[in-house]
Amino acid sequence: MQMDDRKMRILRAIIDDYILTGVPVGSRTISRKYETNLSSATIRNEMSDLEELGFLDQPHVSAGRIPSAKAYRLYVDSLLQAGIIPDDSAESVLSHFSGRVHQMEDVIDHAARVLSSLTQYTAVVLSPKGTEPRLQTIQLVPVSTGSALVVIVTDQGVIRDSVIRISPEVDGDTLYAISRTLTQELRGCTLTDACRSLPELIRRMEGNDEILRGLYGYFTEGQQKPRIPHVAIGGTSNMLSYPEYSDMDKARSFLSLMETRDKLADIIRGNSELAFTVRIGPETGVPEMADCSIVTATYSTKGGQQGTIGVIGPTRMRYSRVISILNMMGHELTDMFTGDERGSATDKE
Amino acid sequence: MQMDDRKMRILRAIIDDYILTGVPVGSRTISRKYETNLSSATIRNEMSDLEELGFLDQPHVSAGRIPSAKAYRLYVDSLLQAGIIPDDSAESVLSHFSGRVHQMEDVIDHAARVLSSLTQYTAVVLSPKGTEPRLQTIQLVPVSTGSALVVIVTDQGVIRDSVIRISPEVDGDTLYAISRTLTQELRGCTLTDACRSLPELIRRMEGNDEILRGLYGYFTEGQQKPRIPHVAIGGTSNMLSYPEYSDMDKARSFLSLMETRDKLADIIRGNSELAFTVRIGPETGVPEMADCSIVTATYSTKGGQQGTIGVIGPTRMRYSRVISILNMMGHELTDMFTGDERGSATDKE
DNA sequence: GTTAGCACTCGATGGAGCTGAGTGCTAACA
DNA sequence: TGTTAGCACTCAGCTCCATCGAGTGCTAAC
Repeated sequence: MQMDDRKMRILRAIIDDYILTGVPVGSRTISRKYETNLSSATIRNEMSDLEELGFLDQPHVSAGRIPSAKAYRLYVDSLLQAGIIPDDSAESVLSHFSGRVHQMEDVIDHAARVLSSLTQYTAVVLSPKGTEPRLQTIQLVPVSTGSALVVIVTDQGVIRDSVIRISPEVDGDTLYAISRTLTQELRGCTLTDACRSLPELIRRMEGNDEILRGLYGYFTEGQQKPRIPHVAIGGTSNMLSYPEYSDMDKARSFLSLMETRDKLADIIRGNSELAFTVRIGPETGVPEMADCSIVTATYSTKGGQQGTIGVIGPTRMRYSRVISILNMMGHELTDMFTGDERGSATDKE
Repeated sequence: MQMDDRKMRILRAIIDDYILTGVPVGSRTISRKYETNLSSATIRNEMSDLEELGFLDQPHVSAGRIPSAKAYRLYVDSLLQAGIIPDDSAESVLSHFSGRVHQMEDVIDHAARVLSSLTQYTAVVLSPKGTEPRLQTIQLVPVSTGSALVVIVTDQGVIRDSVIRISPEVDGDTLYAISRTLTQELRGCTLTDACRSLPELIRRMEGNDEILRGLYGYFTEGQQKPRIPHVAIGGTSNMLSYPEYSDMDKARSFLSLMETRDKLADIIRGNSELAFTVRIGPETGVPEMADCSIVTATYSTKGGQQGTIGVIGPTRMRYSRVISILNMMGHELTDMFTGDERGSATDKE
């Protein structure tokens, strides 16, 4: 036995209905709402076939059918194959970014909030991560006597800053001079390179040993502990609205997973570089998410880095809508970060 | 009728037991576990009195008694009056900060996590907020042709940064010169003052109009939209462990409250300047927290700013433990931020 | 003032019975 | 051969009801 067109139509109807209602779908429902020219008995036969093919599950014998992960997979694949159909209600993504936003982290937080409120699921937005950034400018700014702020500008516009301890007698002008030299010497290097050249530099610039040594420590440390990417989460409470999570223990384990940002980041980022990912139930590989699906998309920045946006919802997610919204949001963010004139994220007019 | 010593003891026993178990406490329980030389009947009489005095509630006639908000208030007041008794298990706060931590935000995030895992409740940590900061250094760092990063150092060590647009032909040295002048002119001013003096400055420093105007826009904007304080939350999922929140709707409204950081910050900060606050149930003034209590403490930084740390739990909270932990954590953070030599938060060795 | 005893209340628990949605199967029909 | 009507069967969910037990309030005796 194999799939034919009618089976496919019926399966689709079952999935659509189940996504909408969340209750097992019976043969009569399909016969009345979707395939009006077929009797429920016929549908029953077809459903029985679909179950045998592994597309449908039956919670218990006298209940309707629910789609299996395999069914969702088929459904989503056919959706993606058909191309992303813009969801009318997703249009409003655009308007959400009309206000001025400045810092990248603000944009990311905002995006997570918008994404969750549009989808009514839980949204996660990860800051971009890409090739190792190259130094562009290094500047030491006096903070108080004895300490200075290190500002590092890279080609990716990523700015890392931290305070280092310096000898109290160094004044602002000296710091500037050092900054100039450093910038000249290290421009274009990666952090790894910089670590390698620093001992050499330190030898050459005698007298300012102390500052440079502090800097050296800063670099090496920053290297082994790469700045954890910013993770913004929105709408965790949305998850509790779905009967799938009316079980407290499940809800709690889900929520505590949401709290461990780094783990979450790994899960969302996954291991693929694809523009779109849909992982359904067990495909997520996370036990806590056995009946969740994760849909992700990417956005990119000027520096060619890839950021990830994702939506986590129950397996009976409104995939087409979520995919469409993620798609728009991804484009929106990309536009924003590749900085066409009306405002790259870290820019301000 | 009024309170006497025995009534007080019994009330205390009831509260202790209720905090421990979460189920209404009956007279026999008290008679057996706490006041073994009194019969349950006697306890019943006393309980009846305590109910009349407004210290106990009865969910229904054939259930035990539960403490009222008034009872908790009395309980907490007597706890505070007796001084903060260090809880042995709270000792471990100290060890949690042994690792090196650098950025203030990291410390705050970390504190929230530690606080929630120690108390098993939900923890909130607010970044310090104090008197208006005074400018100390202003530095413009070139980012790419056409844009520069503004680094502002204030007496409170707070560093705000944002990218402004500049004319493409301005080079690093010019930027440094401008930075020097600005620092000289504006050192010691508040942001408000700076806004007032800027037009004057702009007139004097012709030729660099464009940069300064961008800066002016930056200052005024930063002023009307004060940088929202950093809010770290830990252990939201802990709340679901308590039967008080087994009702999904309640849980959801609580969680979505946790998601709106600014609202939450207002609630936690409250309107008092006290070192310790305990707000019980209705005292919180937040409907979603009708059966929560909020315990807060403060910590301070070198600049004399006050930050707030808080724990949110069910009204039947382990007050003495929470207060003791908050107390230690407050001291710990204060030590850290007032920067005794082994490491103020934004410092690095 | 304290206690023993007793009647009473009422939530929780669990079983019996009913209902209705849904299935699988069979036989008849086009 | 595919479709349909009909029927017996299953089973979750609901209501009804009885029982249980934790706890109370009251009274009378110590």
